[in-house]
Amino acid sequence: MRTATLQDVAKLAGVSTATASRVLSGHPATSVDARTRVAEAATELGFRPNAQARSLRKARTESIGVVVSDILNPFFAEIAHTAEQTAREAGLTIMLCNANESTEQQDRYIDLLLAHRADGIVIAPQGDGSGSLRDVLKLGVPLVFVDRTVDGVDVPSITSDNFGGIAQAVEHLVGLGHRRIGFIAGPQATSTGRDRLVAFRDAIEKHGADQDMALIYEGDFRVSSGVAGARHLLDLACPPTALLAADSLMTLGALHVCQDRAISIPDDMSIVGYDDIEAFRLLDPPITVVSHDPARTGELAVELLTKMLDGEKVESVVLDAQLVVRGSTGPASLRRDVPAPVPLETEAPPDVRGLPAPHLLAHAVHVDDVARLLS
Amino acid sequence: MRTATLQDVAKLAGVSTATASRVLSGHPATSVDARTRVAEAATELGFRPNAQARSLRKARTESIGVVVSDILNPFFAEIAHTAEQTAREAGLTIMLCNANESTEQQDRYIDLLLAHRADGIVIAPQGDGSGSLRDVLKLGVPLVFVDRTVDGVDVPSITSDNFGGIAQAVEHLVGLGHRRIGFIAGPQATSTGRDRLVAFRDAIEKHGADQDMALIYEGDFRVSSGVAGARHLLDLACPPTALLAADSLMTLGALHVCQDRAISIPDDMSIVGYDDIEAFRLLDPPITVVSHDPARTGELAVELLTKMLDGEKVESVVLDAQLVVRGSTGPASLRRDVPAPVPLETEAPPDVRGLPAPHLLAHAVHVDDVARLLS
DNA sequence: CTGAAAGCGCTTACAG
DNA sequence: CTGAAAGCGCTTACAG
Repeated sequence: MRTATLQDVAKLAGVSTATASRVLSGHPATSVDARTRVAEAATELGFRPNAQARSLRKARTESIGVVVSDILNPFFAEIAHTAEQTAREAGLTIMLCNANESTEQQDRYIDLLLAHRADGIVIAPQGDGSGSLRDVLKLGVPLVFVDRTVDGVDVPSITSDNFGGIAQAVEHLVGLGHRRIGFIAGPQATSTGRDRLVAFRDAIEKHGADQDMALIYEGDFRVSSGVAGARHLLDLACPPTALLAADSLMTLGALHVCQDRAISIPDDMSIVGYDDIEAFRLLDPPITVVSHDPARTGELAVELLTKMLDGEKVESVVLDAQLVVRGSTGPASLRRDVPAPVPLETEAPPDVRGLPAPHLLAHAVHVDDVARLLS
Repeated sequence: MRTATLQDVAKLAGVSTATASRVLSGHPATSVDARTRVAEAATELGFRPNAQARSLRKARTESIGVVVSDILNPFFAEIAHTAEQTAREAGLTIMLCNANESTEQQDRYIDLLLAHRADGIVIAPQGDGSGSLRDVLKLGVPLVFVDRTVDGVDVPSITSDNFGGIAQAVEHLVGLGHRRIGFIAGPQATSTGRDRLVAFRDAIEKHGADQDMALIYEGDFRVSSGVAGARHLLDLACPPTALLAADSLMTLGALHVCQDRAISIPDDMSIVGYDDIEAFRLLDPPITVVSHDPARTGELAVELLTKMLDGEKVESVVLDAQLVVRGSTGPASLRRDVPAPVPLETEAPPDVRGLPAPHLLAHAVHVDDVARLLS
């Protein structure tokens, strides 16, 4: 069955296509008579306006593109989800694209969105802003960055405080006596990958922890690189006592490695993740993470974009990131059956020697409880 | 900057729009001269064909709709991901829509896809096939069901063996001595929700386990209903010794409750989940699940659809589902000394995002340890 | 191989 | 309030 056209409706209603169009699009200048007849005809024919034809004629397509970097990453799935909700409430259609952490695929999707004349684009960008991203700007298509930005490209964005988040994580670990902290960094082709790495190095330096470059591994925000990174770091001649990963998937990868190697968390190794996902709270021990707000991020991004579409001036937003301390971080293990860490020439490591070793600590707690129970 | 049109290109190249169009769309009947001049003009102007105009003129839009029921559900995120990969390889654009487990939103998105004249639709359907789904069929738009089906609607589908999966799970639990098995079912508005429930009841009956209807709770495939379901079941006067949940999110919810109440898995309670997600392998103990293959599901669905678009005959596919036994299932507990259920009104607020109540957890652990220490 | 022309299904000044 | 007509940017028989 061919879908009915405006002409079919007009003919059945006995009016011109102009009138039919006005009725159907809610134009005020229509008679009651026309309205009822056109409405009847439309329902009878099951009329569905052709969106292609409409947007060819009109300036706007009422659709926006949302390009996430990896839909399998719960953080971006949630951004996609709230972005979609927000867009729908604003009467906008979303074309959801998954760049799959590939600049090439990102460019393909941008081309597609431009071909479809999306009114605007929300993107978690990748790369240096050459490729198709440049065309978007040249064409003046409204653009909003989410989570990430591109150096030297001035575009409104919703990001979060990567520096603060990492700084808190490192401070927490150093406070627990960790001197050698392994960092599974994100891809340096992303701003979050870069920012978190810089933040890490800054914090490490500031706190006088071990600046050994071998403690830094560049991953790609996927589980497999978390696995590779953790293996690399654990296999170092002088391995770290704590691991910090720059996103949730790499954190999961690192946890897999610890599980495989029967490394006890936090007794043998402290773990800090980035991005709080459901499962982190359920793990035993639950994972200490740097948490920020993907739901709010996706929502704000679309709100920013709709404002831009309406010609309003907008400001970038930097959301909070904060450390949520759970059970996966503990005092740096003293019973390291590995070579002792190289002492720093500058300052002595914080004195954790006054504290009981973790297994003793755990024991002590039990003894306390036994005492309490028996009393 | 206005984006260049075919006419601009034609004018600059000194040819007709017809010739320009032929060159740009790779039509063979073009001279070398025309080809080079049009190509040059196109790149110089940064020409991007208007997809709306093209598909208005052509029969096909080269785009398909993919409607998943919840993009936050890792199972559907993976279906979306592979569907997108497969479509891209076939030169098709995907419009990804998130029905958010709502029939109303599903219908909105179907309307949208029809308005945009999608060539075909892949959908994880909901409801009874009234609403917009009926229009899709009436219009003859190629349709493929993924994961779910609709009763009485004859549409090619990629599903998995719900009956076999549930049967294996129940058999496993019964084999471990469980007689009272709690089931957190999926929404009965979905075929998977219904099929898994029927399969559960069949298996329970077959194995002579307890058919108490109070052991069945209808959830909605989301975390929060897993929480509610687990609480309901654990609060029964005679609670189950094992819990089976019909999807991964409700399983996570049930796990949250066990964690909050310091219920030891599998000693106090065996848990079987449905859909294998990354985190299930990392939990301690790792979760026994019914596993099927979302990646293959998404891939096959798009392959089926592209065949239909090419006018080929297609057959539905039922993929395997199999039980993966891990540590979360064990012998039915004989020492049913689980603390009496806390009355609902005094229970911790139902905030699954909050931290588990550590004192509860600590208490149970200590009791165990005390027992061990004293023995 | 090429161009003039029709047309895809709408919307919207323009004139009444 | 209404209709005739132009036009959005393409593609494609049709005739040459």
